[in-house]
Amino acid sequence: MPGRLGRGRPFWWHGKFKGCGYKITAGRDAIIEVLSKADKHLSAEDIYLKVHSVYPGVGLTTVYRTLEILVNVGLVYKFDFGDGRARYELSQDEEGEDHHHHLICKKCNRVIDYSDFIEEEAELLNKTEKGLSKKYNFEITGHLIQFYGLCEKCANRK
Amino acid sequence: MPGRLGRGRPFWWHGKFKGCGYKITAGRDAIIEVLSKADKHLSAEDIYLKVHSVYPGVGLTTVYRTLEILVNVGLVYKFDFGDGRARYELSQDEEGEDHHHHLICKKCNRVIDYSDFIEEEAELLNKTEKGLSKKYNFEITGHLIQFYGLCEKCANRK
DNA sequence: ATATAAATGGAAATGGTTATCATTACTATT
DNA sequence: AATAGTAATGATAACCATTTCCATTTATAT
Repeated sequence: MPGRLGRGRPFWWHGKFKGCGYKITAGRDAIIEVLSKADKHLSAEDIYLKVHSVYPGVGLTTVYRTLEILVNVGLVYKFDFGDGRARYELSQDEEGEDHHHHLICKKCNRVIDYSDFIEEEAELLNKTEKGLSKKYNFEITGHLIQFYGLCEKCANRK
Repeated sequence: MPGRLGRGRPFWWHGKFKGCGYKITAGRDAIIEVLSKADKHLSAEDIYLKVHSVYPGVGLTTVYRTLEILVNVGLVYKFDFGDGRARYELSQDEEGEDHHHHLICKKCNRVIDYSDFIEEEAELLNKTEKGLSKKYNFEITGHLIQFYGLCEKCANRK
């Protein structure tokens, strides 16, 4: 009952996985495979359906459990776009870039990714994080920035 | 069956409410009263319990419905701190200030409000919003910034 | 090959939020 | 004041993403 899981590629995540005491299984491979290939903003069910179609032995529960681990380990980011289900993205793409910035349409829930203005953002965020860390004795490990509004279609339709 | 609802104060929200075609009711008054008095980060159930203790005629359903309206009208912000329940805050305090910035502890889910570094943030956000609006034809109406990490207690305990 | 603890999946439970619907209350108009 | 018309309400049930449970299977180190 194997599932042709993108053989031959460097399974870069195995190290981190084992390092944290987790086992490598076909299901987990398949889930990370889907995340690294597929479009962005996948929900747990999206991932389940994709994985399941190739490897029917994987259940929804395992998808949730694996995603939780991946988020804890830092390989995956979990987002809430306000439509009642969580979305998951690999934290780094193949080039090691780390762009997860979203414009969210409040009307149709469309999500647009952007990768502009990141440098200035990063600069400000760094400065802010340092200041906040010190003042509140808070060890900052991450942040979230999202913009809300109306996408082109919805703005015109109104 | 009245409920002593902070009489005599300027019910500034009535205007916006009526302007949008909504009616003023005792329950809605009570809900906004709770929001404007109480500590921050209240969940729908928190609000329900507080309102209900003073004015038992108000049900949980009405709390949810009223909050939805308040969010749509812009009087209230809805937040997700990752613990499975939404939190609500009046969008402006009594001085008309509009500070809704949070540090969220990933371990104990404690939320710290901060109001430092807001000026720089606002400046950057304005610049970024303008750029994004133009490039993506996206009408930006709001944004969200949150920092995640470990609060003092949890960082030490580890 | 074997032992051991971790991983799994299916079904059931959970829990915040929403939909339904018959009843009630607000508001403007007589 | 009485009425009509419409929005608001609350109790209950439905919803649905996510978790929990538990008996079985599997990965991994030895």
